[in-house]
Amino acid sequence: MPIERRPLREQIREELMLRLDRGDFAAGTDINEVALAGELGVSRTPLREALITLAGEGVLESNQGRGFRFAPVSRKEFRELCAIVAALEALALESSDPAYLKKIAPELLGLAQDFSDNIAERQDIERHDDEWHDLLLSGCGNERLLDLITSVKAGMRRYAHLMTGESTPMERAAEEHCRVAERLLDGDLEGAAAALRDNWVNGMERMMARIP
Amino acid sequence: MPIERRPLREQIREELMLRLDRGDFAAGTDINEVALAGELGVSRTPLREALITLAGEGVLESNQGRGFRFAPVSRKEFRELCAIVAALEALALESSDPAYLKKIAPELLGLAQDFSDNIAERQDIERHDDEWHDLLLSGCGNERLLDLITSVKAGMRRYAHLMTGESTPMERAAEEHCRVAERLLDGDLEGAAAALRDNWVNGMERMMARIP
DNA sequence: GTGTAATATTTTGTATGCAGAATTCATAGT
DNA sequence: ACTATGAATTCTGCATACAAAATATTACAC
Repeated sequence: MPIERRPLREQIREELMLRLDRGDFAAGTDINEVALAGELGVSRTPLREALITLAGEGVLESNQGRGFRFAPVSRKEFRELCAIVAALEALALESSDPAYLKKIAPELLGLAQDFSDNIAERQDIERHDDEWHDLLLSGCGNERLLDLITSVKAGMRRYAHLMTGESTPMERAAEEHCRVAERLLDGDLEGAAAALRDNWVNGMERMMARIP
Repeated sequence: MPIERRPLREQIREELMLRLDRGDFAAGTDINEVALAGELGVSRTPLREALITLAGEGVLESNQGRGFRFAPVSRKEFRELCAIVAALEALALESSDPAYLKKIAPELLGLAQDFSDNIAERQDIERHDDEWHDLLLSGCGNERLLDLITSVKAGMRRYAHLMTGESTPMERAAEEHCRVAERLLDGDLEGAAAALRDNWVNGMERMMARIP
């Protein structure tokens, strides 16, 4: 059995993202390195390494002498991030193998449909949505692009917990997912990419109201 | 006078990128932390922090227990990076203020023209090219996008020194820059973005021959 | 009571120290 | 000669230590 042998900084980063998803940290919160390191049971060194990584992804900010803090949220930044991910996911889709996309299209359609049926917890919805997008991009051979998308999405997770448990806007999202899948079934890559971009733009507008 | 007061890790990162541009490090070279730290006159701690940042940008790779090394180059990765930057710069252009673009279009055209006239050193050419693209995107309000472009371009610098001092392909690049500027003069944003994408795709193909 | 200067405390940024993994080198066996 | 094995060495990953910057607290003048 291959025992887990991974740098602490990565495990720490993962744990911090988990806590961020749980809503443990409010945006703008300063991070106390000694306190957090003690809480996690590690030293400051790998913790700081994780913090630097997260700062590179835009999850944290760092100011000289003042350490790290969770970057504050803003409508402007959210709009910016959505535009970026929309473009990147569209690119990933367009540079995927059309045959493969046609093959997974039914599955994508199915997922999108029982997406609108089941009204679940917020976190379940998010997970479902993430998995759908992951499957959609699973045929893209551009590894750097996929990494980049993951990284940018990490920066967006700060906005996830602002989406409180209303399910109505999700039905719209499910419709949009269906539209993407349908275009793929038709072999219309361009159209699918456009629908995907729309999905992000609309998703953005759905969220905008909830951001201060 | 405001004396420079900036984290060491940033200064180190900058210095390393400078050395990378000078071609001091071959792709695939392992980094010896104590040696490099001694050479730079700093301790391993801020050096490692800089290395982690660079790894996040794709300039370096890190393997558990084996430290950092300059990521090897490949046609595949270069193609991937070009596709990404093309999409991102096009997005930046499309989300710029059209009026502003029209205003700077003459300057862009001028720069592109005396670009083809002066046959200079490789590094001068690169700097000129970089400045042209910077000016082109200077009207984009999406700060996250600009940061991201900078970051991805950092990963591409590993390929820069492969471009030895032949000037012929640069004339093609200058032509393409002119075309972008001309479209902007006409107020044709879509066309300019398309021409910009072409510039990246063509630039990629010009480079492909020189990569092992 | 409020504002300010001096001091104490906290917290970050950097340096150093240490344990263990990875690599190298040497030696023995075939 | 070549491979295998094990010791010696090198180097990373993490922990701890220290110095300087930032923040909080106190004392005091007005």
